[in-house]
Amino acid sequence: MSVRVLEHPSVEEIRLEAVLHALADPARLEVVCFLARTEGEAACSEIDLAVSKSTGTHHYRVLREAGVIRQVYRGTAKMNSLRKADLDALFPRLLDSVVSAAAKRLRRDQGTTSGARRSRAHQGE
Amino acid sequence: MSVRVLEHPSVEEIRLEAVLHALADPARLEVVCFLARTEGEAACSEIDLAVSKSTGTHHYRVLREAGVIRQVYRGTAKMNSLRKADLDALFPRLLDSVVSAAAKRLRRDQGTTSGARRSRAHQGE
DNA sequence: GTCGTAGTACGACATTTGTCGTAGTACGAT
DNA sequence: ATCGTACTACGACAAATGTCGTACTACGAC
Repeated sequence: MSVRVLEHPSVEEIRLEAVLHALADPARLEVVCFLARTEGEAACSEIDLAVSKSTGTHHYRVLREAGVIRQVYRGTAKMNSLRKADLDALFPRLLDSVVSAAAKRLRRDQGTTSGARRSRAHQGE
Repeated sequence: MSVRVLEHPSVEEIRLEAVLHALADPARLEVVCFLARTEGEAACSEIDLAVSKSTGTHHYRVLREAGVIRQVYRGTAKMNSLRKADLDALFPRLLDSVVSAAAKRLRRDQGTTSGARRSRAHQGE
């Protein structure tokens, strides 16, 4: 059986710069905010990014390799969850401050961003 | 009179992604940590980065344009300071968490990376 | 004025990054 | 086995990024 195991960095391998870089992209930040909101697992297909699927895969990989999210296969789906405990242990309050700042900003300039179509529930909080 | 005024983003113009991106570089993170430690102004030449002067200028500009630092000319020197109040107002606890995480990390692997040395000509050719 | 120091501007370059489409694999359902 | 869904791998590409050296400007000191 193809176990389909995904490589994740251990806690010691998580690097601050990589985490910051992973968070410094709009699409990835959206994923992180979504996961922070749901506080559980979400399939890639649940999070409606304004990019193609290949690009989405790329962003999920960046997040996983930076240690920001954990990914497991479940059936045909790939479930994502925040590595909140790990990140909090390494960088206390970092994730919270980024997520709440992003949420605040999203609330403020909803509609200002032209172009990309986003749908999905940014308001359910 | 050479006015030599430097452009800074206003508080409203500071974007979270830009700040995160600015912080996601080792040289720039070092600058930020230095400024956080000194809690005042520091000339570019006071912070010994392991890059050339032109590259240093580039990094300082990235930090300034992201809204992370403020730069003013004073004589021949260019003084840098953290925009801590502005950043704290926009992204509460973000700067603190990043700086303390970086400080912790620096403390941990001090010695593996022998200090900032420059003066390296290009190798090989 | 000249000189040295601090930093800049510019062009060049290699690398990384974000983006996509196409072709493919893994799985569940039929 | 066949089909559809979910996601991946790969190659391609443009744009951004980090790096440098050289030539330059701004300022203070002499």
